[in-house]
Amino acid sequence: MLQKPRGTRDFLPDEMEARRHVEGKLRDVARCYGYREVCTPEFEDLELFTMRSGEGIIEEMYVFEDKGGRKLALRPEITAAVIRMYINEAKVAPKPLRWCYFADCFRYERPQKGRYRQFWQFGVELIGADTAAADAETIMLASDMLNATGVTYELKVGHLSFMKNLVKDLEPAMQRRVRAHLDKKDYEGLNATLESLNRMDLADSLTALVNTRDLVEAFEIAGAIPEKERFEQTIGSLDAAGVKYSLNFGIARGLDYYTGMVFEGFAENLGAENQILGGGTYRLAHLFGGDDVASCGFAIGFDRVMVALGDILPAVVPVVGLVCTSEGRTRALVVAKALRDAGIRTEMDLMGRGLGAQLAHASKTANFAIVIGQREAESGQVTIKNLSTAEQKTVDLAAAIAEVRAFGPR
RNA sequence: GCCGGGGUGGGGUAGUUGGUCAUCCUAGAGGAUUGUGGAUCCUCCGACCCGGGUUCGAAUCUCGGCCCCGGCCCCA
Repeated sequence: MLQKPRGTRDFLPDEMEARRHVEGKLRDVARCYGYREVCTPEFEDLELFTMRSGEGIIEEMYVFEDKGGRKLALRPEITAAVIRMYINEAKVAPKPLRWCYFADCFRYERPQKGRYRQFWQFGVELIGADTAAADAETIMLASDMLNATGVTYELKVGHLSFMKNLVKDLEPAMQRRVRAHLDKKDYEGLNATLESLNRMDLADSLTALVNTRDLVEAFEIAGAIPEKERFEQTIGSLDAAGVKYSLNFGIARGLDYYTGMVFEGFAENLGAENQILGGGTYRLAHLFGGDDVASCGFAIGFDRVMVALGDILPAVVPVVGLVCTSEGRTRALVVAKALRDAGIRTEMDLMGRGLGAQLAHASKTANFAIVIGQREAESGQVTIKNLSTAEQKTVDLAAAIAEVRAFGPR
């Protein structure tokens, strides 16, 4: 039997309902903040991604050549494409731009819990606002979105300048290495690296920095940071807004294009892949030939959120199984149309089953049975049966519709 | 790419000193029951992940591959 490609998933109706439900929550919050949805191509020029992240990422992407010999790649993330679109289409739009997206991405990686080769991200990009207020709004939005899903998580906020300031005298390659050690809390590796550089004097302050959760202390450790005032304002806004977070100056993010504030979210009850959100301020547009616009954004790992949420009870919406005899079928079609026009999910027999069998099927798939036989066809009324209580009565169509509509959790 | 554990009808399962027609539950279709469901009974449908090897004979042993689950690496 043909199998689906490795790292991909099929979603049955129950699961799709749950996913759409959570996606809708995220979208609602983003909309309330003024973020409007955009959509970019599923695949782009390979160059878009290599310019952003280096040639090394080719190994982790789905890369192919089309019939015109173009080098293309399935998008491994969306931010680069959004910024490309901004440069192509919206450079002169009034700032700031508030955009969001919900889209699938592709990475050629080893699948494991919460990691798939096709996965969905819900992301947000705030373009053209280079202020503490912009940074704070982005984090607040992230917090509200995760809260809306109901996932249990921890939000960590940091700033790259603290660590950069401590290691600014090192070679860029060594800076990156030190940051990598700290990101992984690999203190042995850190010491080995510092020792080889003869810079053991940095060890204490670096470890103190990644361990402190206090802003004042962080400034004392890191020294003069140009963005001190802005970050203080950002944090002040978060506190004023009641955002729950912890400070963490060990966040390095993988990429060089992040410029200042960075933040990450981690879910509980996930395996090794427990990061569900990542973002920060960045400058990317100049790489693609645009102005050097400041941006701030984040992406939520939608599939991981779904894994962390576990089983979600499907929404309770009434379903009507329309049961009819052959004499009642013409009238039943009219009734079905009326129910559907009223927005009620209505299913009719397609198997040529008898009344009893139709009812048996309805009992598995519906909350109400509406029976149309010869008697109902002649009287114009309908017989409605509540399939969980077995109560049955014959009433006008309008009354039946009202009863179905009244169904729901109390 | 690396390490460990797995793969039997749609779902869940039994089945190794290799040996009749591969077990059971559930789901699905039909019937007993052509104006009232969930019970019961009967019938039907439907599987040993793929390929090579050993063997008279492989779900079972062996090798390779594919896929799944966890972890490592990586994580834009």
